[in-house]
Amino acid sequence: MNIRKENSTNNINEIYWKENCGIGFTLSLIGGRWKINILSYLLNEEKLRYSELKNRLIGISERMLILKLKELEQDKLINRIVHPEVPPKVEYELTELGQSFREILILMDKWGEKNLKK
Amino acid sequence: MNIRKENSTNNINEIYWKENCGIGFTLSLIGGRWKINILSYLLNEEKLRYSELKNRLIGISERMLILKLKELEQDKLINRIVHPEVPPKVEYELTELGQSFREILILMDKWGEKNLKK
DNA sequence: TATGGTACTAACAAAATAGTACGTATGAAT
DNA sequence: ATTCATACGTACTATTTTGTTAGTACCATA
Repeated sequence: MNIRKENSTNNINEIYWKENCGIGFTLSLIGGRWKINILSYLLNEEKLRYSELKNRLIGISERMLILKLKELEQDKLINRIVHPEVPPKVEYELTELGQSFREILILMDKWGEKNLKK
Repeated sequence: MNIRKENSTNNINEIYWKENCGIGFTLSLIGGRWKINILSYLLNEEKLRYSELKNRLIGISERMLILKLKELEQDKLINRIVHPEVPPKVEYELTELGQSFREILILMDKWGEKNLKK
């Protein structure tokens, strides 16, 4: 899905920090442009359809949305719920693991809101 | 220092989320491969020289270290203290703003340590 | 038969981030 | 005169991330 050069310095570094440092591991799951926003919306609204996420994540391309949803699913932070209907209906929700980010997300949001508008 | 295309979608998106969302703002300051580790070491050890940071941040290149230190300095998260000596001695420490990340860093570390080794 | 809405996929291209290799200044010690 | 340590700077390249465009499948409805 996302091809990485196995033995690039970049990749080696990422793996090292992921495996040897809590913060590194955490950041590897929620870093990047969109993931944390996805988690945040799901935290507030419980369950959202693909299209609903797309509307909330202003500026995101479909490719990015799918990509990030897949990564989050692989990392067991969200569940994908398919309703066998036409037109298709797919919903996303946080797993328990995903929910366990709550505190961190809230803190990050608070910190940001406070320091953003100073 | 870091040339960004002003009107790339990427840049526009980053700015949008930085300005309109606490989490987006927070992540813009501490996201990426190294920043949060730098902050974390400075949190634990108060004041560190350039070379001390370099030794702790396993795998980092000098270019990246300088780059990230500069960005952190620009964002007012760290202070750069120059001792006019030869050979040079430069120390880095957290500003008050930088220190205010303490809770977030601790939470992220805890979360990571817990879920890393499951 | 044509159109529409939803949730995608895949090929490609642009942009951004990260890494490599080498160079600089200073004065102290050899 | 040469070497050394420290904290950088710069040009270049590789890698990764992000965005663009143009599709697909499904069945329901007009």
